[in-house]
Amino acid sequence: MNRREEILLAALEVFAERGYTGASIAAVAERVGLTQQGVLHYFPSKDRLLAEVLRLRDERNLDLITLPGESGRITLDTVAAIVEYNEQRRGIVQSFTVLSAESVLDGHPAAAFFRERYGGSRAWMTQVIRAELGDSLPGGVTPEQAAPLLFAVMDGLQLQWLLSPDEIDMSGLFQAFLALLRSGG
Amino acid sequence: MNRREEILLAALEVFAERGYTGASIAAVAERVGLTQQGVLHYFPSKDRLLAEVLRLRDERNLDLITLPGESGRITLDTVAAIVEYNEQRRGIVQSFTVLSAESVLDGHPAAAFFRERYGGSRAWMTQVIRAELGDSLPGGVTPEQAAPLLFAVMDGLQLQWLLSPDEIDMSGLFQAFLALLRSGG
DNA sequence: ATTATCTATAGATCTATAGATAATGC
DNA sequence: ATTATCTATAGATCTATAGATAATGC
Repeated sequence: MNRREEILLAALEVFAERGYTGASIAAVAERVGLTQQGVLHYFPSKDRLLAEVLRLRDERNLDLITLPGESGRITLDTVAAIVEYNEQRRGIVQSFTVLSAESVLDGHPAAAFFRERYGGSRAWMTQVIRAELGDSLPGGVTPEQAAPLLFAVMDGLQLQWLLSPDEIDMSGLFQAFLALLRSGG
Repeated sequence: MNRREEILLAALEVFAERGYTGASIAAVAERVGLTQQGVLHYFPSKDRLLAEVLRLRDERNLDLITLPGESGRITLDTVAAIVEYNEQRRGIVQSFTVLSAESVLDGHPAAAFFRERYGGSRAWMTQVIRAELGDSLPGGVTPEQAAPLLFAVMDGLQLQWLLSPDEIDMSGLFQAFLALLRSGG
């Protein structure tokens, strides 16, 4: 119905399949039955198209985090549920894996987005971990350390899972990591 | 001296800066003072150039793992030392982060390479962990689970570190993860 | 009037092949 | 003879701009 949104969904698909650098505006256009110039009417450049795709996707993910708990309270189990859900949406996972890695390249248009996203995520995850497990985790690890580790595990597992879905039980392995965090007294 | 090797080093640099998809043979050629066709004399296609870059790089990394211990025995501290060393070679880390993520794309020429590399790495890392920490880790985690988690942590930390080197103490965080693994009785 | 699309097109690239020429090794 | 490079070039793309035309909203 909404052309803009239709284009954003198609763009996410194409980015998932070819990455940002490898994707062409024409491929996105074809998927929604427009010409390349038709797409550029809604998004003035490829950079802007990417920026809006990421913004929309983040919004939707935020819904994911907020909805299931109802209470609005995020716990480690909420995060585990998201990892489990992610096993059902390979395309989304693939697009984020590829786009986030691409964003480390010099002058990439999504660099700021991912830098800020990780910074913010580490901050609230630190809170979640402290609220749930206290100030001191096994091995003398702090919540400030556990937060980036948790996202590292999520991202790293996604990569291995995308390459070998039959070998990698992403959700089970994430639970194993949580078990490590919780293993103290 | 060796033209082939000179080209491989330049190619790794260019891949680190632009990714595989974004890199051009001409950019590699320019860096070694050849024309694009000069490079294609040594490597018949871009795919093959990538394949050989990865092969060479893996060889060098293997030296890294074998040398420092002298005994040939790899331990978790050997791995921690590699993470620390990686903080000194951003370009290499960046190229692997980008290329491995790109490899999950449909029909990417490096897919088999990374799939096999991770499979093999998980196998020997499982052995290393079992030899050092026994069959049962904190939280009931097994060595078979800890191995993919360890590589996930390495890869995920690299991504966050590449985006925010000042915020992320990659080596310290990897040590924190090892502390979690070792925190049992 | 404004919005949605299209055709036409400029201006860059890119990969890869063909074939010439120069240098080196036997 | 073989190896190292180069020029020339085919054949695809790609992004983005300019400007036309059709449809919709006031």
